Amino acid sequence: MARDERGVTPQSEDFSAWYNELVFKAELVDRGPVRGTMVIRPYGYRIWELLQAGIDRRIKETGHVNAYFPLLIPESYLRREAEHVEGFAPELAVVTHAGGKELEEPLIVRPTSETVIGEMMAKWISSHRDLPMLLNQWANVVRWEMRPRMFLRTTEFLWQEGHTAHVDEDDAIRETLLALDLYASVAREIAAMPVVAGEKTAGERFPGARRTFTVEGMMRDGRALQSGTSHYMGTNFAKAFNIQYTAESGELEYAHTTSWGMTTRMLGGVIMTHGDDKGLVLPPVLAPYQVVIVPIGRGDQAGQVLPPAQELAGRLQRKGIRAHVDTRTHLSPGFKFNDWELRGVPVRLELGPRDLAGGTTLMSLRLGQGKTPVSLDSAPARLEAELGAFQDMLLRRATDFRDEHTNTVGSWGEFAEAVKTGWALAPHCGQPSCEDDIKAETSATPRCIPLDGPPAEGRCIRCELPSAYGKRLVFGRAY
RNA sequence: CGGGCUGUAGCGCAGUUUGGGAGCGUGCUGGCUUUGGGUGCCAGAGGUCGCGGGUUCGAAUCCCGCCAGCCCGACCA
Repeated sequence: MARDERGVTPQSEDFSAWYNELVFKAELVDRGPVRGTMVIRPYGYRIWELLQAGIDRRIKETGHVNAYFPLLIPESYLRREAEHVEGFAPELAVVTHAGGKELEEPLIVRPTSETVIGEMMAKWISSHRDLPMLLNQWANVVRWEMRPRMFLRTTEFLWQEGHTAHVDEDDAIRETLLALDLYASVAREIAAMPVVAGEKTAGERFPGARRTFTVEGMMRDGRALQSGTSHYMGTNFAKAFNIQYTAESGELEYAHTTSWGMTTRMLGGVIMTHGDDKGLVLPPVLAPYQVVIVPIGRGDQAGQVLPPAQELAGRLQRKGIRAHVDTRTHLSPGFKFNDWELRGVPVRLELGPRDLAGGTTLMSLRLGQGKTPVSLDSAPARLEAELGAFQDMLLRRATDFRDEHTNTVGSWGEFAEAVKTGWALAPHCGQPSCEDDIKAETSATPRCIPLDGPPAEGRCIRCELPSAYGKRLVFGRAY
């Protein structure tokens, strides 16, 4: 069928137009009245809830507890950690008036909560027996962004921020890496995104952090998306907020803190990792509807098809499958097929008189071609298996895509070519100015120093000074 | 914040050059018809022309300011 305004611009024609149209047409979001703000609509919010549930479960399984800290932060708190203020100053929203008058001290709408949480930790921690302190909060934060994009960079976004305090560096680093691993497993097992876990170079570090780690995913246009970050703060915040404890030795020591976050940006990652020209493709774990049943009836038969469709949905639901019957009577089946494909539903079942007569239903997979008859009796077990296979297939497909678009490069020419369509694995000298040159010429940046990258010496791909990291870095253009 | 483009019915757009009637497609409502890949016909509702100011007898149209969106840069989860 010729492209019309009911579909989306094909990815190959204009990837960002595809994305921008899709988030609205799939009814994931709408625009808020304030620049860069986003209304997350029920269909989009359900996906977030499912992602949230998976993250929250893992956070709790690893011994963390949830709490909630206030939205408004005294400006003076931010000033206490020099790099932190400097890093966030340009993107802060500040409340100067309240209660009908100007405030004596302006209040910051939190861009992140290190400072308030640090202040409270100082109050709650006094002995090594109070450590580690493993906190997490689910919250909204505000960062005034120059170029907003739905999910990827919005002025206000939702996230989870873990904040922990530890007796020493070893324990804090262990925590930092544990959170990173948690994010990698969330990305792979829930979102079916094959991320690369690694450390950021100095230039890409979080303001105030000693070390920053990241999981990076590859989108279908070859660009990288930072999908979760974990920071080791050293004693920077402990010193700024006086988080001290008495050690077994009786000495007063500063705690070592960490923080880590995963955000609604992840949904942008899901869209751009799996979506195609027909629209969204949702991993079953995150799909609000895993199976949609389209009843097909002609005239009087419409009424006869509905009860068996509902009955089938009920049997699927009892199996734990999120099944939905599309009961809209004013729309043709063809319209519904396209509609649910746009919205990324993994499996569609058609149920009409012909199927009922044979005791079957016609199954179509979101990325498959053709339709397969499935007996109604075996449907719950069959669909459970199909959904599992679909989830696995998405991860495999995304991994293959990522690998096909990742090149180990041996020259600057190869590097420049590689980052046009994907990632380049290359040695680097570690000089910030050299990173800048690379960015200026190719718009690629070091995404991370992969944790499991094999040792590799050699010379910087750009300036030929000796490699600073002992292994190759992942370079790519990023969101 | 710099450069370029845009804002007219829910959505997509024409009309703006050369000032005077607010239109088209789709969607929406009602009815009939249809339903296995975006049904067809008939009737109908729906717009402060992004917001504010100015010029004019008269502004969607000309001028100034602001807001929002898209693309390209600097910032970022």
